[in-house]
Amino acid sequence: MEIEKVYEPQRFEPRWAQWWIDRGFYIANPRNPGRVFSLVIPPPNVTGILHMGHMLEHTEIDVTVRWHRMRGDNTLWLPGTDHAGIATQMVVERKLAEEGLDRRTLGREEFEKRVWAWKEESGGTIKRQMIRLGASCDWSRERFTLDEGLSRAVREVFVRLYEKGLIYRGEYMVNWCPGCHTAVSDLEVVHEETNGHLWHIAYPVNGTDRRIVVATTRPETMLGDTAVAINAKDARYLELHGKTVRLPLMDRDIPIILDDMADPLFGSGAVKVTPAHDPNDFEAGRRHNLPMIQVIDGNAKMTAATGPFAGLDRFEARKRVVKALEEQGYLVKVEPYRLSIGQCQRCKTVVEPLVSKQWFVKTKPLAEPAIRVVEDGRIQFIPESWSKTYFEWMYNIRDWCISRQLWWGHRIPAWHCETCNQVTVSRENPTACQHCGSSKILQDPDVLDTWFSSGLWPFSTLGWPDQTQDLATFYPTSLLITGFDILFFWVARMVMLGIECMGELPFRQVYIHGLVRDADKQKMSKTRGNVIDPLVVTEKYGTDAVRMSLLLGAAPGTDIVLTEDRMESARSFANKIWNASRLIFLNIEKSQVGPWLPTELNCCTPETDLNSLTAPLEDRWIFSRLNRCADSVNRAIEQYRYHEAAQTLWHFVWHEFCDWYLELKKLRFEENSGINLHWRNLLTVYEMALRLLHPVMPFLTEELWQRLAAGIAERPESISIASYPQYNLDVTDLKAEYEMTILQEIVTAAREMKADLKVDKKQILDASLVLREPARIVGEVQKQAIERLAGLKLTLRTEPVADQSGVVRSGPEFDLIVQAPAAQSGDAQTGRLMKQNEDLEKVIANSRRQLEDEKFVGRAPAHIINAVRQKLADYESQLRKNKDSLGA
RNA sequence: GGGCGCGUAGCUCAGUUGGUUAGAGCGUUCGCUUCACACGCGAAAGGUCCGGGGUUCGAGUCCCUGCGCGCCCACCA
Repeated sequence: MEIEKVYEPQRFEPRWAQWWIDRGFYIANPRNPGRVFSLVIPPPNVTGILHMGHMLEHTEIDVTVRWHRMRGDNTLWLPGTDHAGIATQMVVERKLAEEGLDRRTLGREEFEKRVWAWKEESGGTIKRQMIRLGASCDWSRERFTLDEGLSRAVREVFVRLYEKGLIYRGEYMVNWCPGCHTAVSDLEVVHEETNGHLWHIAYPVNGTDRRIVVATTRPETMLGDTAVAINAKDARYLELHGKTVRLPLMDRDIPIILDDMADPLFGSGAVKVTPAHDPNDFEAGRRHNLPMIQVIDGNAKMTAATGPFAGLDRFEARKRVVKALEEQGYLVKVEPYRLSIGQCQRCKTVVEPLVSKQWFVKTKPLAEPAIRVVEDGRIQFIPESWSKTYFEWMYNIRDWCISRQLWWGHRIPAWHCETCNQVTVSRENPTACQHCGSSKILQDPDVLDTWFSSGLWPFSTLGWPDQTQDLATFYPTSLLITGFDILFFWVARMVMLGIECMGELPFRQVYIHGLVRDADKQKMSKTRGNVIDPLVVTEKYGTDAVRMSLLLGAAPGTDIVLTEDRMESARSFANKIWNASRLIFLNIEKSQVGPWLPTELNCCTPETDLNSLTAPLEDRWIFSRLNRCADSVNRAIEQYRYHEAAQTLWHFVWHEFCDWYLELKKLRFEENSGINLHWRNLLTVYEMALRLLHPVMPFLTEELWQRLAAGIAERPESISIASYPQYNLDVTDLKAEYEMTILQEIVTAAREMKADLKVDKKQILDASLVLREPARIVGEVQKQAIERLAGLKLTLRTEPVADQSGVVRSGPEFDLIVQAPAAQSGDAQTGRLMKQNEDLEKVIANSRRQLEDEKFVGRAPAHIINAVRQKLADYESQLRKNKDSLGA
């Protein structure tokens, strides 16, 4: 069994990723029950691009999936739409490899050209492969030629909702993006606080000498004003009701109306009404039957209706309008004003509220059952607090504009009749208008919001609307892991559409993970340019290290800050495991231990009888600790407490297995050969530790496990399908843990003293050790181990011996007196004891006060009181001893 | 304007239902090239748990309040 001196993840990670993929249980097939969806952060030469914001998600999903697979749970997991990108990448990378090409040398443009070309020639092969790989169906750059199954599902849902009156078409105010030339939903508009102005404009009231002053942040829209509103309770203007004002610049007469939208406390109390360019005004316009005058068009240019301003850009028009108003004496004042302006999520253009004909989903009836399933716990959010955000949105939900004027996407299955102007909505492409029979019909040019089809994902991928076996098996599914940034976009809509179309919720648990942020706590995003490129860091530190560092920070409900520091220390951890393995493998060879794996793969059970008196302490101890570790890791992953799992494993492997267990076992290597009790126990713990670690660090553990298992016929093919170690209560050994703690305390005390005395660690000092019951056995059995680990020559005594040249360290269980070289007994030692005494006196005073407090003794539970008493006694004896040694 | 969350060691954060002298990683200081590992080993220093009240025998943890910070939602001119 050989192992390279240097830990190089780059050498084996790509190999295992490919190996898993080839065997099909790595990225699983949703159409094959019994397999699970699973994706990891793949190492650099297997896949290409990953969005940083989702690295954490991939890691958490993969950990969970591996864990479940190793436990033998047959569960379907639901990957998000973003997995589509990775799955595509994987297919494409493989295709590239087949042709002997490398994406990195190919260049982006050439690369994308090829992807499209393959799509063309394969007639959808890539798409189908993506579906097979568990990818999203949202692959729709060409019009009309989407995956057939999905198109069917989309049409089916559209037609159903339309027939139930839940989809309607109407002229409404939508957010129009002049950059993308499409309507966008409310959710796709991002608001940003900016410094603007509030312009106060005077409108002369016809037939009087009064003027009404209105305020606006968008003066150019005044060209389209069709009324001025005042509040019925506002005495200042009431007498003007029914009169008209002369609209400056346009010289139109517009009425003064009464409407609650005018807030008497804001500005002048009167408000201009522009029904074509403001959602509020639009509603007011409907209430009062006002004409709508569109003054800005889809390109954000002023329309012909604006006379001299026609053709100007809206911002240029603003300047000109203000100037004209000023020149003509209508501008009363200008004040600075904070306002939030809406921008298009995609292109950052300031959106323009425009009136146009769009398709909408009536959301209230869909939201009600979606609220109920969360209220009564049928869908559970983790962390729980997200349900409140979900409710907040659901209760205030507004109709969803689903039509988009883009050139890609699912086309809306509606046909307009040129003859009778009616609409035909149909599952199949119709040849004639269903109202008048005319064949002069044209399909609606709009496509659907991409989230409309994404919302069908839980069942459209399983063959719906056909009643397939997959659908029966996997709907509803168990878990959705996703980020809160798409809680409304995707999660909420899957719930609504799932309940509506399937009559049942799509999943039971929604685990919301944090966002990945950079060292300055900024959300990582491509536009900010602060992305840590996963390709670079996985290449540099190894995929396992990146996963580990992500998981260590992944406390539920909190965002994680990802820095290279963290990855570096995670790589150190991987390297530590590598080197511990090296130690084991080298000694296996030296001791001529043949290939050996533990036979019991379910529980953390030792193969040898640890109850016998000759059973080594380190074995009894490590199995006890291994079980606690297994217990804690299992529970942590089950509850999505990934950081806890990662930390537990880190501590167990490094600070228990490596620091103490292997150090103790080293002492046994020289005296042993062949497979014996020591080797069996060591290899069992090692192998189980690898399995425990596997979901977190799959590549490293697979690599080491395969080497360990080489030459053994009867075994699982891969560690990723070996069983996951479970807690075995019988192996917990409190006595061993106690004894080991004493041993550790003695060794630590000795090292501490030597460090204080500035004695070289290697220098062997004489020392005497006094152990009190029940710790006495540790001295008798572990004398040699203590001597070797601490660098002492030990004399066991039953009573302390006063010795001028020694330094003493005392605990409740033992006294350790080390003979110091004459010149070096010391100040450091004295200083340490003095400081310790100070602390002790403080806690002794605290404990005494507590015990003297009648209320405490009267009301606190007995075990707490006893614990305090015991502590007090320990502190006091410790203090006494410290004082003795200081006095001596 | 409404909602959510955060404030713990120099830095980044853990701390599950209140109960030992509040933990980890990084960084810092000291000592070591020991034959698995310097991506290492051994040791150390470092914290009025944001301030102020309250509940309790007992609060980093629960309640109120003040300050500071972040995020999400919202058509108020």
